[in-house]
Amino acid sequence: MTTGRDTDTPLSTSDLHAAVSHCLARHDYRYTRGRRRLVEVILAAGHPVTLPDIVVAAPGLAPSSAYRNLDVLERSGVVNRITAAGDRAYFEFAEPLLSHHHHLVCVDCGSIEDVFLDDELEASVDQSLAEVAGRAGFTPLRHSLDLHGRCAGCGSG
Amino acid sequence: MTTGRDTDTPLSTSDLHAAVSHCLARHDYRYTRGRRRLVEVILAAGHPVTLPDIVVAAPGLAPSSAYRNLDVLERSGVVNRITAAGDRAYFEFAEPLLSHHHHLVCVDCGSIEDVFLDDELEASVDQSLAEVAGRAGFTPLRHSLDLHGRCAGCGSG
DNA sequence: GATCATAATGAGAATGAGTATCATTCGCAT
DNA sequence: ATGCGAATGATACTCATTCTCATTATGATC
Repeated sequence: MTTGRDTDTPLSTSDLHAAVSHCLARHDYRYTRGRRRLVEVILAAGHPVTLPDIVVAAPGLAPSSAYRNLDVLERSGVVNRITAAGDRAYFEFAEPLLSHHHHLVCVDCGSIEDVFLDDELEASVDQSLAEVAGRAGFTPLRHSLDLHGRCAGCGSG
Repeated sequence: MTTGRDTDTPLSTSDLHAAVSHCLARHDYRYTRGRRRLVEVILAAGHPVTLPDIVVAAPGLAPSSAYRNLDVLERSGVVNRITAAGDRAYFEFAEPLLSHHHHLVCVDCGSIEDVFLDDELEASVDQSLAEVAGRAGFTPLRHSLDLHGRCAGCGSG
């Protein structure tokens, strides 16, 4: 069930760029300056980011190009698009660049943080989902498990 | 952790309308004809529906009113808005009108079906999520667990 | 049952995230 | 250096959703 690199060892920045470059090359895309800046912003953020987040962090990046390149990166398997919060998309590194994880989604401010669950539970979830999927003739690709609530900053009120 | 009615017994249509009416009344909303038609369409569909689905099933319903009333129903705890597929919202009955469940989301056609997992697994998931949430100072409200893949109609190709 | 205050409706305008267009510029191969 | 296809970015556009506001329905009070 593993796909590629050892996800327990974090990638160095240069390894990350090499991996991204490889993903893009496999799809006949070039690793241009704009795409490199996107990768750097997402890496620096450390959590899923929106397009406004990206433009603030990298002034001068044209929104239209950023959207187009996020799409290219998504098609190449470099980033994931998260549509679980509000009406704006969030972007983060895809597996295996970032190991399998889930999200804490704040219903107030919309912020998203990553959380990692233990492998045993993941296996149980995958197995149960595979069962119900099989019963429905559904071919599973991936699952998403998000916890919605209020982040530390927004309090419990 | 239960909130209200016994979710193992499906609601009759008249009980559903009574429950919806009660939810609305608690928030000083009226159960008008347009809102009743929304409830009937969602009930008849048997799976999450989009606004176009609703308008097709109930011609004459004004889209602007349907959107506004779906919002009212959501605020009253009658329906849930699902934003896990594409750029269009899906609506379904909220708990406890519909018992706790998850979704099979087709990445091709966007259709969404409900699936029910066994309580033991749900408890494990809740517990694990509560742990990581607590560690992050996050106050949990609910979780969503969706399986993305290809539905029977769209095949595995 | 008439009246009144308030809530709900619906047609159309407005908003805004995301996408398409296209002339210009860039990057790699020769 | 040169040429060609890919990439860029400013702008126009799409389209789901929300807002506006004049009209209509509803429920309470007399």
